[in-house]
Amino acid sequence: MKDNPDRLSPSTLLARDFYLRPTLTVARDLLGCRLVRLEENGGRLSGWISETEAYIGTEDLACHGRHGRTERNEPMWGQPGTSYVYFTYGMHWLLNAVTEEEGFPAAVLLRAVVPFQGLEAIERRRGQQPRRSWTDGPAKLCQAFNIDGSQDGLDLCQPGASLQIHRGLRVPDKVVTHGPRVGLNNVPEPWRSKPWRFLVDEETIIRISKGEGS
DNA sequence: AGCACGATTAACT
DNA sequence: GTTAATCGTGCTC
Repeated sequence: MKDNPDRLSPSTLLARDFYLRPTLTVARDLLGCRLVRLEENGGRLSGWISETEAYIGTEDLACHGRHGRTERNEPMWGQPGTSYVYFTYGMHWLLNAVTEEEGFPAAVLLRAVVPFQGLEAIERRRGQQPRRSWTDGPAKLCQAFNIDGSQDGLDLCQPGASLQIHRGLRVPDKVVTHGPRVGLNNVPEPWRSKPWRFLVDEETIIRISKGEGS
């Protein structure tokens, strides 16, 4: 029996154990999962996750955990399955899912999704740009899904949460590419070149979603 | 208190 | 390919 996307079933909601694994594994496995945003007004947005990056611990000099526990990065030290939403460049919000054991600062940055539900609301926020560019960047998807600091530190595993991630499309290894993380201009090696970015083509996601009849 | 810079984006040459 | 926008954060003095 197929998962019904409109049910938002608790059985498809990713459980805490999903996030309580090595961050690279979680980053890979989040590809094809469905990011769901429930707005205050009752609207629902969702999209297939198509790009992620892993940030792992205090040794990783690209990770916000590198300075130890601070007010901003506090959610990274919390239980796996927590949201970490932070503000950067004076204007952009970025969304992460916290991974691994509580007390270990690690998370997966959600860099892109392929819109699935709530196209009208997404267009309202991103319609001034070409459709291709509505949700193909970490700050773009936050703008499209109306995600900001009010969504920081939430439990993504709680049924009914305003932010959730559900099991979704099956994404085989052969369509996954990986490479260095983006935007780490001032980060020293070896961290700068760690191939901790995971990516699936939008076209491939669309093809898979049609094949699965979702 | 001051400062350099950022897990980015959009516009421009 | 290059660059302005725009301000919170964490570091240095």
